[in-house]
Amino acid sequence: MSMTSLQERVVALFKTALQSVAPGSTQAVVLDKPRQADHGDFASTLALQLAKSLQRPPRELAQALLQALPTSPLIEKVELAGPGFINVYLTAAAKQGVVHDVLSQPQWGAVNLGHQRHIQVEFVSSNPTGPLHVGHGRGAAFGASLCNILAKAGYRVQREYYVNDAGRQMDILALSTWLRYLDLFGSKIPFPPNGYQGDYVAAMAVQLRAALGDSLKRTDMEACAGAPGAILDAAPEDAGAATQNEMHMDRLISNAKSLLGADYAAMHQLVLKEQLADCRADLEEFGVVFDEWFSEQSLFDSGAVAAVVAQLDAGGHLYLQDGARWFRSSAFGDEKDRVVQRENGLFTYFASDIAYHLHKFKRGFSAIVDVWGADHHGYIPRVKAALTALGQDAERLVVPLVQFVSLYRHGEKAQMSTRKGQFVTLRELRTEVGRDAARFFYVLRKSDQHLDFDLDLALSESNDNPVFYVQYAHARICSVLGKWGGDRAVLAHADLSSLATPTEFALMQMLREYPELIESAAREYAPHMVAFYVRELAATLHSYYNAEQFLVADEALKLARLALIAAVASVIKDGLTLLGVGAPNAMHRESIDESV
RNA sequence: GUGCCCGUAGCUCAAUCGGAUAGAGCACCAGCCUUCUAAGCUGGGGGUUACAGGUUCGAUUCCUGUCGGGCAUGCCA
Repeated sequence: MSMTSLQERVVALFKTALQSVAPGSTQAVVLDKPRQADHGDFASTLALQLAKSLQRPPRELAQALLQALPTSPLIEKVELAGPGFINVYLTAAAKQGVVHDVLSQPQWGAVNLGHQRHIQVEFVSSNPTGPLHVGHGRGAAFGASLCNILAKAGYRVQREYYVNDAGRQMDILALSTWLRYLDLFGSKIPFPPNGYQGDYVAAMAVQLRAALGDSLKRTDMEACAGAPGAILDAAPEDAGAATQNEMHMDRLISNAKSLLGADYAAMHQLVLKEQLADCRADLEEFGVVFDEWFSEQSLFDSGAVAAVVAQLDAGGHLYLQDGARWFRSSAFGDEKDRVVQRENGLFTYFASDIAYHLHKFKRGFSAIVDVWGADHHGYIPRVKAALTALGQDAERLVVPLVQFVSLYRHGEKAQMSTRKGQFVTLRELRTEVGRDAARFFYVLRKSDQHLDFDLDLALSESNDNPVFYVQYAHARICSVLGKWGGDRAVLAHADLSSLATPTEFALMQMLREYPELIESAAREYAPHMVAFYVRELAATLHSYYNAEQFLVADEALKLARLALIAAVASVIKDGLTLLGVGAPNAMHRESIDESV
């Protein structure tokens, strides 16, 4: 059996016809999949596309192409339709062959879009300052599914998490933990409103005390020395209060650093390690694993950040203004210039991000994919500007954006704030609705669309979760094959000529299109296409299940039908696996009810 | 103000490179279990694809404008 797809073989026939009608033509030959069954299995718009350049009526061209098309055992008939469409009808045998293909090729659907090139996908990359929430979950589900799809499309994929362990946010977390620690010894310091207020901070304070005893204890007066004091009940729009609170926080942090010395670093390390371990475990339980956890701090430690700034400076891309060092990003398409080194001498997050991306590019990937939250979209031009200034091909960087998740509870939108600890965590979501439902739900809409996550629906173990529908289709097939009890290896050689109902042809067509679906989903970074595909395949299977009996007396018909549904089960399982969703062999309503 | 994204059935969303009569789910209405799992199936009503122009054989798709929504617009990360 040739690995060349049915579609490619038909395209070859059209190319022959094209050279006969228009010798030397470079017109690309592409076949469409008609939406309507009575428009055939494939449709060509070749004549419509050629009409203008050849100065001939499209229908006349279509007639010529039709007559020049070589005869083939694949083709039942060819028709001219409408303004110049050419509709191709395949023979039953050509359509039935896909069942053998699926059953004999465990990797059915794999394509060679990537040519085994290396590609890196960075995703999640949440600040390790607290538990992942349901918004991060979407990035995790999207990124992990995308990686699986890219791998099936012939790429070698490296999954990376960028750890922002170097910034002020980590200091705020460490300081927040210290304040909770001091609380344990009777401190009366009011907790600042811009600190991290989640319960996990207090839990880390207890750990801190267990690890280091009272060695970090200081008086309230020492801890707050020189701080302006926090404004606890400031309105959100009060800019003056916000500024004072930030100044207060900065003073508390610098106090802690000078009071604790080396112990501050130890505390910083402890909270970082704790948060990373929690994050990693959370993601692993979600079926999301990374090959590399890349430390931002390591870029400072190795001197890479200073080096990349020096390189930009040497290239004449930097200038000094108001005491800060600016990158002339507006010269490379950004809307304004950006600071890389602050007035106080510290490098900005942007500076380390430039170093990070340069490091990525030097690692030799054919493409770099950054999965970002859509709120970061304005950040893309400056990163690409920096890469261009450094002599890199910024086109190698692709940034799919994932829109935020809006939570709805009791019909009302729930506000989320990591700082205030008012959020639903990914872990809570997984616990309530299960990994499968959460993974599937997340990729059931395009990533650049807002996702309204109805907690009441998701938390209610409702049957509305479409994942059950797909899993049920798989389980039904397993049930039938189990009842049959025969050797499945026999099915790969079954005579398929008795498969002839419209539903059977619909199923075979969907199986045939699976490789094209993988290629499209990979090219467009669109895991939702896989989710929609498996749902539709399941729907067709359910329809088939209700319309026909599989375990019939006619042995040839029985084996043909079993071969078909076995192939369907294989593809459903493959698609669900790409999305990180399980494909159980059995589902029982009773067991669900008992688990509630 | 400026930039990016979005606007499709009552609701939530699809729609291949610009293709033929814009599709699913939920909700609503009417049916299907003596049969391999009814977490299922069959049928039905539902649309000026926000609006107005333009490009062409053909526009939900591309371009311009208007209206509406989201995000961004830090020497935060």
